[in-house]
Parts: sequence; C-alpha cells; structure tokens
Amino acid sequence: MLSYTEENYLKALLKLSSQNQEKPEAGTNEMAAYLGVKPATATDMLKKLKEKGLVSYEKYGKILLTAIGRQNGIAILRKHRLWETFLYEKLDFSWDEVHEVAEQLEHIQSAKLVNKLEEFLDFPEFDPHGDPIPNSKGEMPVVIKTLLSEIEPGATCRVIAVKDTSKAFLQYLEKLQITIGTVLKIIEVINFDRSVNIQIAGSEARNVSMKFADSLFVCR
Amino acid sequence: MLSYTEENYLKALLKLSSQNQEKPEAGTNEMAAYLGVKPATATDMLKKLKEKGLVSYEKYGKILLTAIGRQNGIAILRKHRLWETFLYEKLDFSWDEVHEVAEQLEHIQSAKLVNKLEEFLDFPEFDPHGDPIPNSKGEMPVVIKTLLSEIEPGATCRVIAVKDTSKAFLQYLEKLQITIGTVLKIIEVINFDRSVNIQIAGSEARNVSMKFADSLFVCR
DNA sequence: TAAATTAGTTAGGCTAATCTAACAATATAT
DNA sequence: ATATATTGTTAGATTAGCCTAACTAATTTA
Repeated sequence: MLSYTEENYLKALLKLSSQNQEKPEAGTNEMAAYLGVKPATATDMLKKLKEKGLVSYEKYGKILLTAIGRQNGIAILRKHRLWETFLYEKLDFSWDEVHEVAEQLEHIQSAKLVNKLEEFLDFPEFDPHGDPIPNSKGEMPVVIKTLLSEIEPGATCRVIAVKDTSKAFLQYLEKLQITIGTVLKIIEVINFDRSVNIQIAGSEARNVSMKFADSLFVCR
Repeated sequence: MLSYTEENYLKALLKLSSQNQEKPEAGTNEMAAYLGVKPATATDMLKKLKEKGLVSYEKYGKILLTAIGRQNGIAILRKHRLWETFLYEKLDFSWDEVHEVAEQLEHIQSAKLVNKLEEFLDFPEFDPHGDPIPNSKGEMPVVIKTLLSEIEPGATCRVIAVKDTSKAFLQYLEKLQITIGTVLKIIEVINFDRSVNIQIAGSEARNVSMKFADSLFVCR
C-alpha cells in the first residue's frame, strides 16, 4: 500500500518523464520543484521508493520509474482523469476547477470505485483537458499532438488538448470560447512577434500571442 | 483547516454523543476504542482539539463538542452520507460496501463538490442505511426511531434505518430481502429466547433472533 | 583544464500522530 | 469506608514527511 505522498512522487515522475519522450528521466531538483518540496526531501523519498522497487536510481544518477512504479503511476493518473471527467460532465465544474479537486480524489483507494466510475461515465477516452484516460489495463490511446504554433498558415486544425493547464490559460480559453474539439483556422503568423491570427470556429479572426500558440495542442 | 485525523475524532465524538441523548458525552477509552487507537493517543488529541476550541473538556472530566466542533462534525457526516448515497444510487454499490469508501471520500475538501454532489443526487434526505443527511446548514430531519424489538405483536411497521451497520448484518438483511421501506408484521415474540416471528413484505413468516430485532429501527 | 556554477546528498532537527509503560484519579464493591 | 478495579494522564520513544545548513559530485564556462 502506497502513502498519499508516495503516490504523488510517482505521479510527478510519470508526468515529468512523459513530458519529452527523449528524456524519460527526471532530476531531483526538478521533481522537488514540481511537488513544492525541497530537494533534500525528494532525495529521501527517492531512496524510499527505490527500497520499494518503484524507481531505479543511483546516487547522483538518473531517476527512472520501474515497470511497477510506472504501473502505479498510471493507475493514479487514471483515477485523476476519470474524476476530472466526472466533475466536468456530471457536476458542472468548469474546466479550470476540476484539477485541484481531482488531486484529492485520485488518492481514494478502491478498485471497485474507479471501475464503476468509469462505467458510469461510459468509458471516456479523454478527460476535459483532452488528455487520454488509461483503461483498467493501463493502456491509453496514443494521439499525435501538434502545437498550434507549428501549424502552417492557411491550414485548419482541431483543438485536442491543452499543454498549459493553469487557471489563467483555461479561463482565457473559456473567454475565447475555445474548448476541446473547436476548429481553428490559421490566418497568418506575424513575423514581428510570432503572434498568430486565428479564426475560432468560423467566427471573426483575432490575434493570439506566441505563448498562447505554444500552449495548445491541435491535430491537423 | 482540520487534518484528516482531527476530522475523524470530531466525527467519532459526534457519533458517540448522539448515540444516547441522555449521555451527550464520551469517555477517552470509548473514543479510543471506536477509532482503533490507544487511550493515550486520544488524550493527546483531545488536548489539541481543546486548544482549537472544538471540544470542551478538563482533565478526568467529560468530553463535549463545542458548537464549532459539532458544526464541523456535522459537515463531515453530511459528506459521508452524501457519498454513500452516490455510491449506492449511481455506482451500484451494495448496502454493505458503501461505508468504507465513504470513510475516505468524506475527507475531500471542496465546498463546491459537496453542494454539487447533493444537487446531482437531487437533495436526498436519507442515506442508504436510512440515516438522515444534514443539509448545507447542518440541519437534518428528526425521525422517531423505534427498535423492531419494541413493537408489540400483531402490529405492522416499516424499516427506516439500521442500528448495526456491520457487513454481516447488512448482508443478512439483503438475503432476507429487507431494505429501507420494507414492511414487517410482528407475528409473535417467543418468550423462551425473545426471538421474534415476523412476516417480511407479506411473505411467509420466519423467525429472527433477539439480537436481530435489536439491530433494526422501524417506525410504527 | 581549472574555476565557477548547478545539481544532488547528508546530517541533524521539527511536527503530527502514534505507541508503551508507569502513574494518578475516579468509581465500584464488599 | 477502604480495597480493588476501571478509567484517564503523563513521559518518553518511534515513524513519516518535511526542513535548513553544510557538504560533494557533476557540469558548464572562461
């Protein structure tokens, strides 16, 4: 049985390692920053997780999840995303509110609960942010994600996920009436500041920043 | 903000003090036994809760919840019973399975979550065991509960709640097809062992033990 | 490549919640 | 009313998760 805290470390490690496929390991400082603790604390916990066979790591070396560690991490991710979906779809939570409550709900221990919840939600494949939900075997759909900033002018694309899940960004999206599935047309890229003129769901064109275009995943 | 553990102490105190109206206080040993800790641990926590103004108590004296302590306890009870209702009604959990998962869910911190959940469940007044669910103001319906063992022979009554919530009892009830609302007719009380012959929802009469008749609340 | 910077570890301490063992107060029974 | 039993408290130790300060290893830069 994993503690609340151990689960958070595994989830962080999973998140950080899946961020770029090329670098499937994380650093102590990076982890600590992500979890809001000091590096010394992370070192302690890593030793403990290593003892338990959940991560592989040597002093000053790379930190990697073991198969079991990854499996556990995915189980938590699954719960997190199912709960987000529940809050969004059934309880009318907004896009930017679901995360912090799901952070708590993901630690509830009950295999029956998560499976029944999944059934109740009709086996969703994606959470409200467009991220894939692992099934009970830990498998999840692989989606080729492209940043909005990488789409060539003139092309049309569909929003499939957010890269940035901060409240500020999610609230801005809501204001722009952009959600998962919204169709965007790239009108032009302004060379001066790399900002982009886009058309949202066929309405009038408007300008968004480079930072914005770098925070949204779309598919062509 | 209360810790997970503090919440459990408040809930225990509320439970023990509402058990008999005549004795609205609990003892250290009683509390400790209920929570599965040693009396010394309970003493420590009581001092802490007193510091925080949640219980009133002096060394070797009676333990009572303050108004604020009671309020907090009721809020937890409300969450517990709403989650039980959710699990039972929406996720097809059985009567005897809801409690242990609700024990975890009741500690989730989000005012919005509990209110939205209540709305989603259509403002239920009673949980699956027949216990009243406090509303957002902490009020709950007062129900006059009579034990099955106190009903006179020949009379008819309706099951309104269970006194014993153990798995063994709940599973037995399920087997007998007794649930909240089931109508029971008392045929006779056997003097020898105080067992009772009852008719369940109009079907054939059968004998149940004194212990059984002492574990079920009915209304006339 | 040597110095400076960054990343990571160790040692020692703190707090919350638990324990055991010993003790003190209260209640009960002859 | 005193002895016994029950109930409750204190003191001191333990563990998990966190901290700071001081250190060491690895990496980057001049």
